[in-house]
Amino acid sequence: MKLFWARGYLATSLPDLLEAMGIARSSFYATFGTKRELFIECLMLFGDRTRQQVERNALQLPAASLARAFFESTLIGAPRKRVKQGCLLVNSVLELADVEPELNRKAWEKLEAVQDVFERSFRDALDRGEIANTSSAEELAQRVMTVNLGLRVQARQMKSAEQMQKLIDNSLAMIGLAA
Amino acid sequence: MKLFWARGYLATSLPDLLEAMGIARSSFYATFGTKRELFIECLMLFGDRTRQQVERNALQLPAASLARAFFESTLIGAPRKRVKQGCLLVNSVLELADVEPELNRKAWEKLEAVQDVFERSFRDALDRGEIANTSSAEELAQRVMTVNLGLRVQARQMKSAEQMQKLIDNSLAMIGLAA
DNA sequence: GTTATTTTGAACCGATTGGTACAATATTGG
DNA sequence: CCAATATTGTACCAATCGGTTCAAAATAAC
Repeated sequence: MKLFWARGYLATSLPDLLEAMGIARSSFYATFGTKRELFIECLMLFGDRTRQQVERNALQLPAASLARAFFESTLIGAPRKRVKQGCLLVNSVLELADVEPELNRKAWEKLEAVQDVFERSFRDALDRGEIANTSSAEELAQRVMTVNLGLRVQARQMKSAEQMQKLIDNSLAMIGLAA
Repeated sequence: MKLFWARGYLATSLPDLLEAMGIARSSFYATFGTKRELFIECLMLFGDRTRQQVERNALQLPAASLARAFFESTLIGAPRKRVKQGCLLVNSVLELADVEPELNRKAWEKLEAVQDVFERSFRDALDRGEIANTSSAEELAQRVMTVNLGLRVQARQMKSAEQMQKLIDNSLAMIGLAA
């Protein structure tokens, strides 16, 4: 998964995977099937982990600070090398949009699942009056997603944590959730 | 360029290019050099065209509506097929970040050149008092870029022009430029 | 210690990759 | 019409691609 994450689906060769996993070619096919099947498993794993992370935060944090927690934990708190890999789902939907429609679809579904968690959290907060905002929960979640995608692209080029922090602060101010 | 744009650098093979261009293999190498060199030319062409488009708009439009003009002309006004290709520069920086550092760098330079046009335009408008905003020109341009990247990713998945229009309206409201 | 069960390494497959060489063929310019 | 220039098709290259096969070796289970 780390290899696909860093290099993309097409640029990751089978020998690359075998060396990283430390297993023989025949073991690979006996255990994981094709490269494509393994990649799908990686997409699922990555997507589920990300969604679960946001869901856990949603239980403990107010909706207004959910985005900040997500951005800072993955873009500041994580090791630099990992931050520069961006998001496997985002990388994949761009790389495979016209080349692998099925993989592209699966990746998008996982991204939308994350967006749905944000939307539900915003809806609850709006219902309870915890958020005073003129926008709907759907619009707020849409903003978070658009900003998230933008930040993940820029993360692949990240030069310093300070630069990334400024980017996050500016983005959160833009979203307009008083937090 | 259209092929690289739609499929990416790695997924576009030489036979693909030859068929699209309608020339023979030997003519290709005699005229364009390697696939890599051609791709660089495409990055340059695409980047320069995009920057020039924004520069032209900057001469005729107030800075506050520059982003809307850019987004709508490229994401609503353009043919659906082209919209779904996203942005060659954005696609490339994600696909090649860890695989082709030099190409990645060139693509980023072109993206930053576009961001600079926005920043200059915002700076002029702020100096003239045309924009009443608490943010700096750098921050405003940064917001436009983050949103731009986010929209280009989503454009590859675009289902309808209406959906895209909502996304743009929501994003522009988020940036906070009264237009 | 002796079966089962994994795992291995290596050979092999056809297909495709980007790139080169070169003689034959068109196309152009004077 | 002829000469110079492009352009062609084809054969070829070594390398790599994802994937299969299978006997040998290593590990695990009893």
